[in-house]
Amino acid sequence: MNWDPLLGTAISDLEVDNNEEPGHLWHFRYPLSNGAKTRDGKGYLIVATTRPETMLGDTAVAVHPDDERYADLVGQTIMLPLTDREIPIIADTHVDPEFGTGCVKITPAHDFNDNEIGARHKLDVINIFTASASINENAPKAYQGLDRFEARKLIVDDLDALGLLDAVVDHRLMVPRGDRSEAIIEPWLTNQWYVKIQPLADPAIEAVKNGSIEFVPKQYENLYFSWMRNIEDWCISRQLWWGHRIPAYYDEAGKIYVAPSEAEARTKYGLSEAITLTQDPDVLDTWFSSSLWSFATLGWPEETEELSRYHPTDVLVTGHDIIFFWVARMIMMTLKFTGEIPFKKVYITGMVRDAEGRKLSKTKGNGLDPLDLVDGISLEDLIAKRTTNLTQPQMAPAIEKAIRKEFPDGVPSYGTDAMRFTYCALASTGRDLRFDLNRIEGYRNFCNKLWNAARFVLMNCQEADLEGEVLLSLADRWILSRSHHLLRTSERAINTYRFDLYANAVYEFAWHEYCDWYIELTKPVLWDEGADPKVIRATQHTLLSVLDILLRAAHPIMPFITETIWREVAPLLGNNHPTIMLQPFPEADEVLEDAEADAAITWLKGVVVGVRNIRGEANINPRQAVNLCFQGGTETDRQLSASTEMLLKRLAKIDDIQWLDDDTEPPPNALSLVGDLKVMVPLGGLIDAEVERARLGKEIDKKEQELKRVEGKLNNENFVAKAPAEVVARERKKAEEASAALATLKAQLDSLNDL
RNA sequence: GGGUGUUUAGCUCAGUUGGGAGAGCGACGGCCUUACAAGCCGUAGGUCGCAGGUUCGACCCCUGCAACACCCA
Repeated sequence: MNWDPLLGTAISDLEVDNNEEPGHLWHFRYPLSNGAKTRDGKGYLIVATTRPETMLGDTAVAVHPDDERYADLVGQTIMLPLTDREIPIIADTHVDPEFGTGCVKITPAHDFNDNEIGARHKLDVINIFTASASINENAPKAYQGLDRFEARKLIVDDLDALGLLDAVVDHRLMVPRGDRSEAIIEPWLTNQWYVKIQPLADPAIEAVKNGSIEFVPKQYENLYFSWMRNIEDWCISRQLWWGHRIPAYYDEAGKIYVAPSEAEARTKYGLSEAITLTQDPDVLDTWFSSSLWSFATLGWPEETEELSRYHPTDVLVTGHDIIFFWVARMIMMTLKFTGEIPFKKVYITGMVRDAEGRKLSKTKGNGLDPLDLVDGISLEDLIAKRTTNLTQPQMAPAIEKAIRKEFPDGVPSYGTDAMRFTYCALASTGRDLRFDLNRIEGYRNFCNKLWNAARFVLMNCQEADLEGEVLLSLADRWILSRSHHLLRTSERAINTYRFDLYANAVYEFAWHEYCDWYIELTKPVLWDEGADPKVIRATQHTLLSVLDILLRAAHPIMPFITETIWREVAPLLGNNHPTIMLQPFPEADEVLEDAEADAAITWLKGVVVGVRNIRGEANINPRQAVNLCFQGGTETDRQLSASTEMLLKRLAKIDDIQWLDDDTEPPPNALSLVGDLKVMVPLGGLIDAEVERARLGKEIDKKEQELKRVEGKLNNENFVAKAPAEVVARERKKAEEASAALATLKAQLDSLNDL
């Protein structure tokens, strides 16, 4: 098994990290016995090894059975240098004749492959290491007591002195290291407890295959299957002082009795008190104990109420690196002992990495403590934190330098809500979450935005009398409709474990619909002393109730701010419950879709953005009011302009709106199109005709490109013939609109040129 | 060597049955407009890794290649 000589314990395959490291390949001459010669007349074979010290435990040299170079030497023997051992030359198909000389030294006690070969050929197994990987008494006296690396050096020197060192070449090799100690792991022969895994693995594979357990994202099921199908027996004993002690007892003759306690062992096996029993001093792998977690925590093996009620549970949330260690083993053990699956879904999160995409590690000193993001940390404290208890203390100066560069001012305090929201927003389906302070800063700002929006709402609704008749405005109906959309989107995102999309939906709605538009749309109503009380009341009620929905929808990912605000908002809506935590998550059915209101506000936004665009490009001071002319358009445009006139005037800072008949010549103006409707700002000294020509030119370019693309499609006979009718109709409409717009824009440019 | 994943704007990333390329941050220009300058308004920026194929039509489906990452040997 795998032995960690530093920690002095056995470990499982999973706890060994294999990584390529630079090393050497030593070529040794092993002299043939009895004067035998190779085909090319040499009295020795050359074997290559990356671990010279293990030669003390060699019990054979192997060649490939089809390798003609050595065919006549198989069955002969070699005098193993530095020892007085004569070892056989054997043939085994495992040997790669292409690698090195095609001769391999076989050390059954200290290499997994060699051990299998040794078993096939019934070779001696000579253990040359102590538990701390020093040379033991099975080796020649000269080497006994030496550490494995000291022994390596001495053995190479001694062989060199004997003229048996043929060559040393640089070589990259896979080095197994313990995942806790980082010590090089030794394959070592000891008695350990194993779990026979195949009978457990088969039903566990089936449970995922038949969909009883699902992984999210789905592709992790492949990882699970590939490991489970090649699974090996599990070494579960550990020579550590922590953990559950192995429930095995030995009598003086070494006979084994397994039971939960010594007393039960005596009962179970009918042993008298006269027989002395000694419990195995080893403990169970912590992952073995963890694999019992799902049911053991609920009182198993008792038939508790908790067990029947909460088992199996719904979702396990964990990282992909834990699938083998814990998830797979929990599934196996739970099926074995309860006959039930432990959970229905396994949600695999991405792994958090630093801004450069590196894995967080103590060694690298790039760990991100969530509390430091919440509370903030000074540069000096951060350096101190990241450079203490390093496994490689010599890295400290480099780590400090990197920290000073990445966080010159330390980490500011972002608060819990910003941190939670950020991790949620980063939780897409990718395997890595690259953590970037810029993201959390943005979400901190979002928290602040929500806070300020709430201040506005409370400021305008605290004194409100919400009892009485209400008359919902278009804006009210629109934001209610948009909250319906928010809730639909959130519901879908949460059901599919797309927490990033959920966070995004909340952010988008709160900032770009509720704050940017709805709050602005309420101002003309709230601040108009002559407004209908029914309309004011409706506005106040909508402000509050949509905020209430938003707070409940956002609460799981920004708990503190939503709680604080909600406690002020809810009483105004007649809800005197003490906490948002016990409020229902909002259902989409709480608010209705409203296509008419959606269309009206979309139209309004189009006009406002058009005017703002003109103002922005012409650098008109935001406080400078402008006049507006409408021309063309449809009856709907006229109705909408009438019903939204007050809103329009405020949002775009407009003094006066005038409708021109189609045959009226408009004054020189800057033009924006909303469908067929011409939205015109008279130049009137505010706008430079040159600037306006440039702006129009850009618009014309855009439209021409669009028209070209759409017409290209429509001119393709195959497209018209084969694409669905509705797609073709849509493209036709687009082409018509684009060419109409283009004509208007070009005429406009001409009229400006005539000035 | 086998397997999986990634490659979209300067950066970090969305893109839900194939039909108008998006967000945040950053950049640029203008604003201290009675919730918010941690803010508001506007603008610019992409041959969707490369090469083929399927299709009327490909960021999306198929094949090959490249780079990077991870898992296993």
